[in-house]
Amino acid sequence: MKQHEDVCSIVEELKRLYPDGLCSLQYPKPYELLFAVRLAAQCTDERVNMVTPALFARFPTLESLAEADVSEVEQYIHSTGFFRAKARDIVAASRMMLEEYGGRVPDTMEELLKLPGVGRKTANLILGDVYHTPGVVVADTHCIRITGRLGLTDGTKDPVKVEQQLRQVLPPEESNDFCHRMVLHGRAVCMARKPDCANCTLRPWCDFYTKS
DNA sequence: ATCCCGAGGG
DNA sequence: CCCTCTGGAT
Repeated sequence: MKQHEDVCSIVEELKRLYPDGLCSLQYPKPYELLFAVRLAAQCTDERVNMVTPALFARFPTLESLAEADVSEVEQYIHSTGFFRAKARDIVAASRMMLEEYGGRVPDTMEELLKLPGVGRKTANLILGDVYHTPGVVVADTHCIRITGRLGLTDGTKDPVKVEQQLRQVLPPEESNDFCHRMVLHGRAVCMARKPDCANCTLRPWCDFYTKS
């Protein structure tokens, strides 16, 4: 599929392109990051960052979110889309974290997935960014698309398969940052509709460019 | 019409 | 595997 040397070149070039600013969703409290990621479903991070300041000012603690009126939460997050499900999940997950996890965000995939509205993508992001778990792969839409184009995966869109395939080629201590760089690269250069290959320095190692 | 750092349910 | 949930941007 892909030579180890090529993978290293891709990893190093991405580090050069995106040395820092690894996550555009940055929140002081783990549960705030969790809910920001939930809100980011089918919505840009930019828009999420527009609604969260007011939301977390109105509901400044996990307890206040657990007791919140769902319809009031809906108003704060309306513009992020899917607002009914998201609001319901935020309140329900707050209650579960208080009642079953001592008011903390869980640190295992199994427990994270029990929280309403938390799927693999959100769980992996928490495991990587909050708990710094080695070998975490966040297979979101950008990661799946770009690694598929590069040829780091076989082109599958199944997130679990992408996770597995990337874990086999990426150094465990690099995988989380690599995924964040996929997001940055996906927004700036390797867009879904019209990838800007002319301005992409990953060209030498990219199947999508080389074979088209 | 298609996409945005998805998740849940059938 | 499929579908639905939803608003906003391009």
